[in-house]
Amino acid sequence: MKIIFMGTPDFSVPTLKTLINSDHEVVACYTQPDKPKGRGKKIQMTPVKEVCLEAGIPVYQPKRIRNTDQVEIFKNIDADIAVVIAYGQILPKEILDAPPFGCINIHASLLPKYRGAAPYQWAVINGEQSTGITTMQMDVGMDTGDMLLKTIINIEDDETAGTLHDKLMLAGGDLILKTLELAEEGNLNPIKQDDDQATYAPMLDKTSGKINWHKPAKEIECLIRGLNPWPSAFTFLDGQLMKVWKAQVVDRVNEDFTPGTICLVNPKEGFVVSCGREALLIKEVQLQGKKRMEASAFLNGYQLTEGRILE
RNA sequence: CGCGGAGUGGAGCAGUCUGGAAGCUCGUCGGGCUCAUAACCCGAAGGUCAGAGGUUCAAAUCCUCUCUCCGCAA
Repeated sequence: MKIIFMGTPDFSVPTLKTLINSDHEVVACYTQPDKPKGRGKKIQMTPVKEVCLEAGIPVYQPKRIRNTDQVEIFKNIDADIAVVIAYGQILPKEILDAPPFGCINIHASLLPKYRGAAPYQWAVINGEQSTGITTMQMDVGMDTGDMLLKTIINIEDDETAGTLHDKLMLAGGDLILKTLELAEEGNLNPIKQDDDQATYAPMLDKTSGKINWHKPAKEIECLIRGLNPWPSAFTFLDGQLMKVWKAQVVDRVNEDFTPGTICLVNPKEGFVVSCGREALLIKEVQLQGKKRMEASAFLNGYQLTEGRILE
């Protein structure tokens, strides 16, 4: 089939490469406009664009694909289907209806759960045992289209959003190939989503990482993993921002400590912080302006005393 | 030219303002104590103080430039 690929970040790349190396033909690629990024604010092209340039695929980077002139351009591309994975823009009905086979989306959750922008991160934050990817026939709603195929992925106890991202990313290629195969044969079996079961996974931002020590230790531990590597869970030590990268739920040393109190310092393993229920052994941290490091290394150079309170 | 922090033995830091013998906490190695130890005691190795240039009798420290890392912002 002739495919229009639509995607932007690293997450989209393995699927794009799979399609390029398949029997299908990627005739065009849509990705977000190049933007100033990172320290120094240098203009950077998107990961998807880099791959396209190498592969010689025409790249389209409209700022707003909804605009009528952009819709016309899209319609004039001779394609059978569009494959969308983490593109970053809402597609209007005219676009969705343009290709004969419509637009198929690869979403990083088991729909109808975790519709929205940050599905796998929220799956980790909420302590789910498993998640996965779903292909769906897109409609105008936010991830509300009919479901086509799914792949289930287990979430390990030490899973971070980063490791899960990599697993899901790699699973996308196979699933879309199967979906395309069924589509060509006319054997797709679209299943309506049960809206009553739907949950929403809103985009994350910096503020979602502020640790509330009054919450149960397990909840905080899930938050730490779900926000790793971005935007990261953090707290404040002596007025300085401190990211927490790794922690482990342990028993509370003493019930009298208010949540957020450092109740035990172990130079070898880290330090224990009292939480709303149980406590957390902090094992890897990063103070502002510093590299991330093992808690034991951090304790070598930082005079951390028991009784101090994190905010 | 977006704002800011940082680069000092293997790790994490102090020392830089007020130039004048390279320190701290750990780790490593050797020895001792011990039924034993991740504990304790004694000893040792390991550094062109990111790099280049400049000022000075003298630079980790002051001046100029470069490289690298990190936080914010996007």
